[in-house]
Amino acid sequence: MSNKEGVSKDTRKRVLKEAKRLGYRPNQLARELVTKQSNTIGVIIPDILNPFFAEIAKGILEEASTKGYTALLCVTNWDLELEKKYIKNLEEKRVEGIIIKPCEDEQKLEDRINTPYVILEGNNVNSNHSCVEVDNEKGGYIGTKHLIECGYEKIAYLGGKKHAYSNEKRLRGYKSALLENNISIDDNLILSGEFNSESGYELAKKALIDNPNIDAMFCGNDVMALGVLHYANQAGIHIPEKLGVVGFDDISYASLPQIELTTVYQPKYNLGKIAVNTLLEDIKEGKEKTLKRIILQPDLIKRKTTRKI
Amino acid sequence: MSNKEGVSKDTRKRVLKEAKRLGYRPNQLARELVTKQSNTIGVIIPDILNPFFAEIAKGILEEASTKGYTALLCVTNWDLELEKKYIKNLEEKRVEGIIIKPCEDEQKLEDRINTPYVILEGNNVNSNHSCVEVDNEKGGYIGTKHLIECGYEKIAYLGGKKHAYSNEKRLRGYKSALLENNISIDDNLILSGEFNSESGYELAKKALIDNPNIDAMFCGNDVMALGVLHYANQAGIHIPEKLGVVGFDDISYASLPQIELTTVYQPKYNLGKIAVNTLLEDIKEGKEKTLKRIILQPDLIKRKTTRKI
DNA sequence: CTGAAAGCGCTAACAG
DNA sequence: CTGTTAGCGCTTTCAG
Repeated sequence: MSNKEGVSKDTRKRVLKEAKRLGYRPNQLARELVTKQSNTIGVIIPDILNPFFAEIAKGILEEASTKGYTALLCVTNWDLELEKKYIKNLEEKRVEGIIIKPCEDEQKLEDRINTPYVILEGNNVNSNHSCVEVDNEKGGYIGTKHLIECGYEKIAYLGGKKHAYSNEKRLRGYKSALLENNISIDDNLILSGEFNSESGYELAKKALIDNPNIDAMFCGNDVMALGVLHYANQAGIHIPEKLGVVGFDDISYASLPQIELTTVYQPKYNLGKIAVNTLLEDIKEGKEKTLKRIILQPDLIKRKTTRKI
Repeated sequence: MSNKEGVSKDTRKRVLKEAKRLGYRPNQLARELVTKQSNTIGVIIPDILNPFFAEIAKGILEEASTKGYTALLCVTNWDLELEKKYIKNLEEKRVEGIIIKPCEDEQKLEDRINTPYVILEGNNVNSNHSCVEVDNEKGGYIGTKHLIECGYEKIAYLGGKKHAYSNEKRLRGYKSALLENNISIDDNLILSGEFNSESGYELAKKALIDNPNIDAMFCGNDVMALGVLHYANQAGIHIPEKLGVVGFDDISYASLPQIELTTVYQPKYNLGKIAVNTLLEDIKEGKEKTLKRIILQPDLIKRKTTRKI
């Protein structure tokens, strides 16, 4: 049935015909049990409604399927307990590997995962997994630099959780762009919240009340930027003249004609695709795998929430 | 290990302790093979980037997990061949059932699926599966009726493929609202395209060129409505004064402050959740299952793309 | 080239 | 209550 050699044509034809007549379906479960290859990978992401993760998931699902793998998709809603439960389930299902964007970057994963895994946006210093991400620091840098070039002078940074991996990197890029242009860093202009739009709204409000002379905001991600836009709209602050806004991710919302958000593009679909291929390589290499650290390049997309230069 | 009764406390403790020490993980594959219960369901949807499907998927994934099931998510990109491949894969993985939004509603599924399945938005007349959907006809009706009440007089219908199940239903609702208000149906005002935003853009353009006196558009779904809004924006047509627009689905984009699309709400998350429970019931009932046809109610969400009454 | 036999890791059924 | 045994549907191995 598995189409191997060493079988006469005649027998093959006979068997295949009979199989079809009976509506025979090979039982993968049994096959997996004996070969110890499940041809399945697990995927754990925090939020499928965020178009950023949805597009990564699409890349993962499609690439896995192309490579003959099935993917088990788990959504944690940023709940650490759920994440643990899913990891356990996946391991019991004998997935060959896991692609994960952890709920909390600080949490050590190696103690909890006994399967090869690759992390989306995360550090692999001193640890035993590969990771793939965009160059977040560079992204923070080019976004902020653009704001400076547009002539904005008081640029705030509205980010996610202070110690979240991607947030730290983006913030570092923001700072280096400022310093490079001889703008001193003002800690009052650096705010932390959550990577969601409510937080963007609140942070924008707070920032502008505390520092009315802010004239631009670099946002930790697009969803936050949407919240900022919402607030500006409500408060009657004209964009991009009075306030410049740049986001991060380039989610599909960003290019809507009513939004036209200037943002830092991430190759999301590719990130997913590459994560799969990296994981598959790690699996193939087995114990002696070489850890990979794959960094893709971000790109600035100029739209209408920043002034024309 | 499976925590059954008839074991002395002492032995249980001893075994559990040793299992932990060894880092033992039960092999679900083996368990599934012998019990013939995979505790897995398959999910097939056309597009994970459309927030409509993403939210349904979220409902499905979460409910399945709550019920102790794992879900295998497959995305077809509206490709019938891929759909077939996924169905085959899922059956070989011995999923206990499948939830599917078919690529093409006209295609008979019963010849191709040998597992219990429930259809999202589809007919089950003369067939052997349950289905769950929103009352599409009513949705078409309330959306169109709202347009009439707002004082629009020449209302076009921009829909998806002519014979797509949900499109036909929504169109029927559109017609009945018109007739009820003594507005005759003008076939020139009924256009068909695809359920995507490019198609919305093109259809709006065409409609307005052919019939410049159109003053409102009922759109087959929100994504199309976004395309219509885009065109209106570009053509300098003022919304809602000169053109009223209503969509269908209430995807997350619709409520963005820059969009504020009036639309027909669908309980997407619940649709997914209920699909899982319906499927699980069908599975439990086995051969003598009673076919279910679950119809949820849509709801009109008035925002800013239609005139205030 | 074909057929028979062993065994993957588990559960179910039964005997001790 | 505990230990043993058969067998889920497949692949692999080995003898015919």
